[in-house]
Amino acid sequence: MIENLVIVESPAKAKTIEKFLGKDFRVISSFGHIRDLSKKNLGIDIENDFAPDYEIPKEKTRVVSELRKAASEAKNIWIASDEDREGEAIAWHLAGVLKLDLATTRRIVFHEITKDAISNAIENPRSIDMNLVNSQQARRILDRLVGFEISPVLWKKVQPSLSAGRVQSVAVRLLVEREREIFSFKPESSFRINAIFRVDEANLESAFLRAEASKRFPDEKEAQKFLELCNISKYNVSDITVKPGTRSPAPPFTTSTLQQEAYRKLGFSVAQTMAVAQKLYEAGKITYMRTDSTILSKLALVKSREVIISGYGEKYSKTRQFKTKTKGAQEAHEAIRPAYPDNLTITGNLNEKKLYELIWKRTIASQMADAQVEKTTISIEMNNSPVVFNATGEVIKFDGFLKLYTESSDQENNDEEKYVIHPVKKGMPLYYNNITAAPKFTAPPPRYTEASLVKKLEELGIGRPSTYAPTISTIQNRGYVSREDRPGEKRHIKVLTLEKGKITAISKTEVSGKEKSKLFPQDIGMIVNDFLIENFSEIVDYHFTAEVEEQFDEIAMGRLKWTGMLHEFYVPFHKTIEKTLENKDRKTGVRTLGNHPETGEPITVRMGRFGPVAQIGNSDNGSKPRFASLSKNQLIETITLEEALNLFRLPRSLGMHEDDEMVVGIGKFGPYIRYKNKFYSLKKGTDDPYSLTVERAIEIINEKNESEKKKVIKDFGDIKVLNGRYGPYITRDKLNYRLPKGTESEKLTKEDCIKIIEKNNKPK
DNA sequence: CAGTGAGCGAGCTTCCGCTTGACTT
Repeated sequence: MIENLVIVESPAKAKTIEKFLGKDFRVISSFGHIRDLSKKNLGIDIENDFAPDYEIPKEKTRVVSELRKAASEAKNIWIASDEDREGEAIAWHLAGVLKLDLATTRRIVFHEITKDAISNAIENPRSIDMNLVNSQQARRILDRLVGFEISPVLWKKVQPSLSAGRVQSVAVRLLVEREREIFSFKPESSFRINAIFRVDEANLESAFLRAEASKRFPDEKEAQKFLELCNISKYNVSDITVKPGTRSPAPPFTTSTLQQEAYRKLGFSVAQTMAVAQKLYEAGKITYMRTDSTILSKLALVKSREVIISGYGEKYSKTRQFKTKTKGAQEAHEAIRPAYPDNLTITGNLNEKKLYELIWKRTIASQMADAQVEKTTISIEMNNSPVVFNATGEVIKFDGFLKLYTESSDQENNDEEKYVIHPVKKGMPLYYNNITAAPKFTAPPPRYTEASLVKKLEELGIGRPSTYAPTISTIQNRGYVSREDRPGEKRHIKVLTLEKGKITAISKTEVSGKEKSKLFPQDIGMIVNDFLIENFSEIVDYHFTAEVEEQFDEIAMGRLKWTGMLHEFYVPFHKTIEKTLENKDRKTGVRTLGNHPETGEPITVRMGRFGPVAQIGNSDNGSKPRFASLSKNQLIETITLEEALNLFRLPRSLGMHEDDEMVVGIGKFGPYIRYKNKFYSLKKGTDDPYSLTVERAIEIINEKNESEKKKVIKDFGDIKVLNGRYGPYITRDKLNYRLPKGTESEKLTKEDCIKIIEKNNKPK
């Protein structure tokens, strides 16, 4: 018999708490929810006032039987799930499944894992809050209704296996709308004038100042005219302003801000960040990593202060508590921080170390003093033009938290070069070293990264810390969006430079639109998005979640009946489902691009059975239409007639080579040459299937055959020694075996190989 | 590893939020 049994959600938390509570307490975990709506069917009896049909999922049966066993052996049971809507529901399900008396079940909560917080919780138990539980049931059931009623409509009207949901569909919408903004964006250019001035007329090496003209010029001619004026102008310092300012540190990490910073500073994907953080949490190195709170425990504040004072001195310390600003934050946990702020580094793999260091710096910096800065602006006037040159610079008077950490920004063109402002005085004459005029193009809004999408979703109050990473995975797995790099396009520009009284023009190329690890909507994502906006505009509205959240709050406060709320939502919603099923045609995103220049047949693009397809003609008058798949990076929405026609040029014959035909085409894995029933991939970036020559094709074929010959070191029939990416290895029955270190692969006999295979086969 | 587009029909897919392993390469 155990005196006291405490049930928490996370096993790592259970371990820590058990230490604090002593031998009269046993702490076990439920591993999150233990019961959910039935997986088959809807799991909701709509006729019967939305009665939910809960079941214990298969993967939870073991945990539940362990919980049952522990509960039957305990005298007192304390349910310590998190203090939020989901945690309250977990408590209620636990009470139900473990057959606990609701009236006497002791529900306790704590926000930080310290001895004081836990004993305080034990001294102040309460009962389960049914209003809060009901708001969770409303949330759960609404999500099931939305997901399980709209998805089948998509299967019928768009494509099988698609999905829609309150969170994922809005995430896709954000990406699609941003992509369309980018399509329709027309870059405009104007000439920007940048000058480097010196203080001494004769000495070309004297102190200099970088400044930009207050005016931009629409074209090269105007810019040229201005530079001519610059050449004969006299310059002097007309004004100097010095503005003091402060910069404050960012709050400690939440899940969302950790994902953003780990992406920007470490290049981690959202899922990778969470996996590494999970490891750190399980090892007791950081606090819980799924949180929306920026609050630090008192203990963390005190410890951080000690670390700062001993490391940097008293004046670098400024203890702060940051209020969580996020909409709908439930604050069941602390911010993400080092479990022990005095540990500057940890043991672990490289990524764990990097992420820990990031969390440590962010936490400590948040408790450091503001930085004191001084922003200086120097105006330089011309004697023959109203245009003014401005030089700006920032001097850090006291670094404060900047000593340790600065937050990165999503802005890519961070061309704010920090130039030291040399001491100049009002009225002082200046002389130009050089003045350049270069066209500057306006840029479209940036594409989302995984992390910036999470940021946007959080701002809209959509999704929770535990679902950001899975949502990002879902929309990629469904094929709605894809994470990709794009090389960008070269742009030729002309730069004018005025130097020593002469204006020279140089041509330059710059790359625009280069993308790294960005989210690109795909055709199916755009078609589904448009279908949802046409038919379920309320659900994919950016405010939908915020509006239902308000009602969930009303339910939690006991001011609204949860089944009533669901009824209000469901009746019109279900009517829309039925109307859509009945009246709407299948949506393929079809576009007519025009007519074939020779035959006059119509050319269309649409989503076909196997993906986006272009079609020449139709089957009306007994003629057979021709089909070609769109290639990667082409979208139904933006493909041109010319590009579509091009698709039909492949596969094409390159003619004969040693009595066999060479055919070029684009397959599942990119452009290829088919020759003697073998496939040879074209080199990415260098070879183009439309313009590939016979000579180059033969070269590719020979190259591959050569390297394949080198691949086989020994051939014993069923056993082969091959040369792979990681060096020589043995293969048999499609299984590969590593060679022991120091083996000379050329000298292996068949018997040696069998020995190695048998050794390798031993179970680990 | 390497395109498919005739048409029909059975059986499958799907949500969001809590939590981690148990799998294979």
